[in-house]
Amino acid sequence: MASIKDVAAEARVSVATVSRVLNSHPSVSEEARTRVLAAVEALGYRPNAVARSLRTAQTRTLGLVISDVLNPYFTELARFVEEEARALGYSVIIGNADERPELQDHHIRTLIDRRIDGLLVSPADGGSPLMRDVALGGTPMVFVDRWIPGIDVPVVRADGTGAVKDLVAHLHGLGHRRLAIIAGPAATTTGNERVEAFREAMRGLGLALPDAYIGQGDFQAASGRRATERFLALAEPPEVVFAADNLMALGALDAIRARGLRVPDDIALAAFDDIPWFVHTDPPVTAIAQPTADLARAAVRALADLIEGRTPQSVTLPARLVVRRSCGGAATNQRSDR
Amino acid sequence: MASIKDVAAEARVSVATVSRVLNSHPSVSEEARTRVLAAVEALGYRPNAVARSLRTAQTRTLGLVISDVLNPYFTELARFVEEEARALGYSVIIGNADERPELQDHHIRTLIDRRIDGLLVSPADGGSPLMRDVALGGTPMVFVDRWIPGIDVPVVRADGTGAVKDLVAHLHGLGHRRLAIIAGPAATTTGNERVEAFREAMRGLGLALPDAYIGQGDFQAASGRRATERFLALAEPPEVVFAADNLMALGALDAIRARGLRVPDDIALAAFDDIPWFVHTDPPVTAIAQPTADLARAAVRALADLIEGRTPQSVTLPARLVVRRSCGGAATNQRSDR
DNA sequence: CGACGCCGTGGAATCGATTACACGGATGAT
DNA sequence: ATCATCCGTGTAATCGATTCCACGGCGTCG
Repeated sequence: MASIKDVAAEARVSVATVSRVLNSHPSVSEEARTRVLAAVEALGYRPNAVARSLRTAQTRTLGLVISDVLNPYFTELARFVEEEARALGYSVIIGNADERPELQDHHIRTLIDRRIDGLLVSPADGGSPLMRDVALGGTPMVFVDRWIPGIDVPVVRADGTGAVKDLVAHLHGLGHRRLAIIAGPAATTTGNERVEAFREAMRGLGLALPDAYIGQGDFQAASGRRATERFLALAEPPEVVFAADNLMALGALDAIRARGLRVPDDIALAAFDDIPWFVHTDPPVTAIAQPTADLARAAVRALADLIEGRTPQSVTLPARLVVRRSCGGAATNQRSDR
Repeated sequence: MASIKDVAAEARVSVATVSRVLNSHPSVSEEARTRVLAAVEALGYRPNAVARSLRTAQTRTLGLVISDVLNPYFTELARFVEEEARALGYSVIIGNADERPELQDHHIRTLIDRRIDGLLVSPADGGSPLMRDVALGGTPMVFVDRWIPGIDVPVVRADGTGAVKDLVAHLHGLGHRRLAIIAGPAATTTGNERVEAFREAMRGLGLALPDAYIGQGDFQAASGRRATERFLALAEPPEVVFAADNLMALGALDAIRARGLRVPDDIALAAFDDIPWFVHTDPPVTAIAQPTADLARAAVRALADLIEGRTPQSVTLPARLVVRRSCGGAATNQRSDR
């Protein structure tokens, strides 16, 4: 593959001049510029990003570590992150943690070794020593969706409390009183917050949330299935199951169907995270939608600000309730968002 | 960030010795080795992958260019690709083409600029000049899922003809005679092959496939919706719609529902690509499942073979029919695969 | 006892870019 | 006419690794 030297030779100028042309430095004669451009064209020259990065100590690359690529919420996030990053002149390297802390650390380490300019993380756990070191070590970092208390970096996330309150009110209005939740891992902020918002909303309506109605999940479908089976085996099963993410809702649906029960007649279902498929499930699932595109954009901008020396902003955007048929009653707000 | 020089100074040896220790070169005294290791530990040193790549002319990185991250089939593929690559000591950088040829070229270009060791591509189109140049230019390259005729690189893909034949037989057995297909872009191999297999299977049963029953799609949901609307507006609408990928099936479902029709009573639906959500749609969708994990593994191995100088193998694995309820009748083969 | 070879080590070249600095020539001001 | 300035250009240092080559010391063999 042709290097800058070959171009210089072909154009009969020095490598410095070639570099200047390529970086549109003003001090180059028209004469030299055209000769260099011709040589670039003739040789099909493309600058070596590796060499450039070594010299300039920047890669124009962002790392994005997400908890699970198979989760449509995260792939949507990833898509918008890449879009915004590209608009700002950055590439994105995605690391998929599969909700496994050690895989998350693996990806963070290789991203750091590649000297990415900044890191966007949606932590799968409470934060490893490595993550702490990276944040303290000066690598620009922004948390998106989930964050880790005690690590002082900007956080871009959705606030679901309002939407959860709306959901609980909606359920209460439909006559439901025994509400259960499948929580995410306690180590994640989204795991806790959603339970707390739920509990708080219920308390506001004078409803109790017994421990038996709190299932422990890990944001994966299988855990949603297990938790739901446990609910259904109770002497007094809940009337509603609220899953803290879309995959666990899928698992819940499995478990309910396996029991031969029907949604919403026998039991109602709602989920955090709205995804296109929820419109097409049987029945369509009531969900809390996050403003994914806006979150992605805000996160990338915050990270770019951090990298380029501006002051980044933490951002919190409201999530909103999308009512469909899985909780019973008429769907008043049939928005499909897509 | 500490460099190899800092480690050398700390350990009171030369950088050459540090490098030898790090690459487990035999010619290093035990004495020196322990001192270097101690220094590495003390400084929290991590080798700079950029510098190493420049020198060694390899990045131990694979590029994966997929047509659409929002398509669950491709994210599943991406997940397994990364898994296998990691097992072989490679990282993966994903480029999402969003089914847009110019975006695809953009990603190929930046991946090449980064000097990735090899490229895994599922082309979104018939092949740009750039793709041709890259293949000819000596960058190791393997096509996965889709390929481009005339570019001589290994291809790893699923063969759907058998499964399509099974599907058509299944539909025929259920009494359906007017079968329609929503095709993918003619520029993609998967776009054509699936139509051809379908046509062939129908011919085998003495059925005709009129042009009006061939909808032109682009593998995106919206096109599935449009094609289906056109089918439904025909004087004699089809009894079955077969979508050449899962997103177009989703669009078809939308269109059918918008018309107030029911699946499978009013019209049957089947799709190429099986995804977890098809188990939960209303009704569960009959689909043709590809052996995604095996495809991913085979593709990565072929690419690694190419990179490391072994002879790579093109691989074709059979897809298989998964019958659910969306075509009517009893679902005989209720496998959910997950 | 001398030569040869091996082992551990360090010096220095190298990968492909960017960029500080120097230099010659032209231009403009006084 | 003289000097300062500016412009276009080239030389060379540099980024952080790997690796070839040379060298000194030591063991072995003839």
